[in-house]
Amino acid sequence: MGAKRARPVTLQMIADQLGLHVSTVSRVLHAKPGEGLRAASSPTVERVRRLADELGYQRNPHAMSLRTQRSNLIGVLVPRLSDVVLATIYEGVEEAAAEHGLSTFVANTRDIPEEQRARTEMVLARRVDGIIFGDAHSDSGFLDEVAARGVPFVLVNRQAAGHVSVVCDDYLGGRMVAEHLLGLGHEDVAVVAGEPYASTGINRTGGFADRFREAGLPIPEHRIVHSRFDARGGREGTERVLKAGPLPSALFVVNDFGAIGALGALRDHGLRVGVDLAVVGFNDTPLVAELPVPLTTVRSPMHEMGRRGLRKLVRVLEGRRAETELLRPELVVRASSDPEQYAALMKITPAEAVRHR
Amino acid sequence: MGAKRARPVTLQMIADQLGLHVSTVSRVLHAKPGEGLRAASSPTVERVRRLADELGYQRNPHAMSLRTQRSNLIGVLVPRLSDVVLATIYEGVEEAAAEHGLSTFVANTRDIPEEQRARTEMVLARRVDGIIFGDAHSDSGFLDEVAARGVPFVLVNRQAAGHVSVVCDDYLGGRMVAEHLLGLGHEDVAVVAGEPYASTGINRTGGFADRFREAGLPIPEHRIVHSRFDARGGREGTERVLKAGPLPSALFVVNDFGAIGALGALRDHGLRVGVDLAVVGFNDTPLVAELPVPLTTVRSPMHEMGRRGLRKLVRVLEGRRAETELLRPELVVRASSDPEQYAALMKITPAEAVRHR
DNA sequence: ACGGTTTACCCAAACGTTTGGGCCAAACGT
DNA sequence: ACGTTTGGCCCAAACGTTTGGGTAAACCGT
Repeated sequence: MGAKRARPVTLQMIADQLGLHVSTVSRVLHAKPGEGLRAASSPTVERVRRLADELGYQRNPHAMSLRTQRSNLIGVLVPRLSDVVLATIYEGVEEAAAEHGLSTFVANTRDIPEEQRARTEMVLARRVDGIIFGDAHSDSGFLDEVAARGVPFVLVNRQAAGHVSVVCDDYLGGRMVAEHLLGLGHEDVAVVAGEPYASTGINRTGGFADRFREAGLPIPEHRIVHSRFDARGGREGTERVLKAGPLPSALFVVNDFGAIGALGALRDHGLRVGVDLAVVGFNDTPLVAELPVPLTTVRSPMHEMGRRGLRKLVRVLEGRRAETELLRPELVVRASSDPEQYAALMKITPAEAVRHR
Repeated sequence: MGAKRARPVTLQMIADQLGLHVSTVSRVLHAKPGEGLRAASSPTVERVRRLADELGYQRNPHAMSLRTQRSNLIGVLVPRLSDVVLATIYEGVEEAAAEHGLSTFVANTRDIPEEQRARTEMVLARRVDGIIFGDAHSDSGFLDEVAARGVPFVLVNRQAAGHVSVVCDDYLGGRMVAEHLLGLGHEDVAVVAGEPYASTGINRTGGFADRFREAGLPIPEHRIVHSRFDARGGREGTERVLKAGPLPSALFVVNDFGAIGALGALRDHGLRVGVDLAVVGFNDTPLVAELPVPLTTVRSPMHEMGRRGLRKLVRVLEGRRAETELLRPELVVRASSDPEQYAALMKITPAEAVRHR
């Protein structure tokens, strides 16, 4: 225990042991295929390689970064990692980063502008090559400032005008939910729409409202409330909906965690999800299928979003052009909105399950 | 757009502009109180400071790390960040790290030994000063190897013999659950115990079983099943419990996510939580209070665990001695096990709610 | 006035890489 | 036989810090 950590092997050590110059060793081990051909004779290459992995040589990233002015580090900013959606996206980012030989710093900003600034400065101080923002606020000029400074970045999950991002097609997702509820005959619906600065909530709500308007059933203002994205937010938003008017026949909560909070609020009011009203969430986080009344939701490709976000940033870093990418959502219908499934689950007749219509 | 990123300000630039030597500037800006006193006259100090923050000087961490052989980087290994428990612990780590001027790399190992090794090598290659393991396997010698190499580390969430860790007192937590259920008159109980290599599951189950044995009600083997820690695992574990014998009157699932999976399984079997049987989870993740039948659980100080883990690692890095720390759990009784609460919630009489006894 | 201390700096090496250029000898072309 | 190319390597500077050791001038006490 407590063995002194051995000093890591350097190029110099390898060079000395082989009677070579350090630059030769460097080229042998690290030169890209294009240029390293004439670095050394093949027996020498062989000797170097062998000794390097015999000694367990590991390139010192600090020396390398210092010399090359490139850190191979990516900063990732998210509202909070304890939100499963963001954590899953980050997993995708990290996975893809590892494949590209990059490492990531992730930081929570809690969606607070000052913290976003502070954390951005922090990752920049760590000399990251680029940043992935998962916490973009659509109404702030912050990202414009960052762009003006020449910092390469992309957005994930949320979008903001004029910046490249990888997001779920939230507008379409919202429309799908509307389509689904319209098909079931719902006419009086409400939305718990999330934070007003997040494009996710805005677009999901927008698609949803547009589709209802097209159906000749515009959603009145008091039926759309903003809220935080966590369970507490969903609960509070739902309370406000219930307070603002009669019971709607369906409730669209723009994220699953919020929807779970909504479930709590409805329960407290003695309302039964799937009977007294339909509830739909968004994201298809792994939990909501397990709920006592499984939740209808929209599956968004969170992991893939992270992977693509990282890949897009890599493109940007290479100086290639990159454009915003919309990933396709998928409606997942479950018992919380579907009378058939509800009935099957509860072993009752569908007629009993549609009392809310 | 695409403004060239300005080359960062260096000590050299400041020194040149002021006609000073770079070493003087370095000492002025960075020397610790003890030694830097005689670095420069106070007017000089003033000039340096002023120019430094006028130019927005930021110390280059790579140069610093290279020179000092210290990176101020911490590696954090977790099974997966999309598990809210680990994400919350990590938030604590990251928060405390920022307070100490440290940055963290976090990586998912999916609880797979090869990935643990690979990710450990990866963070080591990044020259972290120390590691926080959130994915310790109690049965593998891996941590011993890491320790033998002289790498400073601490564990969080899980413990392993001979290594310092910061964990919840899981054994006590298990006992508390047992105590609670015994008080309600339960005699035939089952446990979904999590992965067999995780100290969390082992100790929670151990405390629980010990307490029942002390009460003269030893839990038979077929009433204890292992499982993965996610919702699917909880579901599968519960299925196995149901298959292995008659319906127990209470089910202890050693983590909340698993408990939610259990809820799904029970629902599929037409069993009502809180009526047909009691269910208890562990961790008090923010969701479980919002469930249609709120879940009884044990609150574990996840965030605090992360904070303390980081602080403990800092101690270790300073060469001071550190010892394993147990944080106190707290039982949170809700309707999933408490007939009173269940009755109040459902607006029925408690008598109707205890049909399971 | 003179030895000793203190003040306020400067100097240079070092951390481990990368990379443009150089050099010598062998191979090649004519 | 004489330039030219090529192969195989070495050289040295640079990236931006930190840090142990100077040194010259100012200050002090006597």
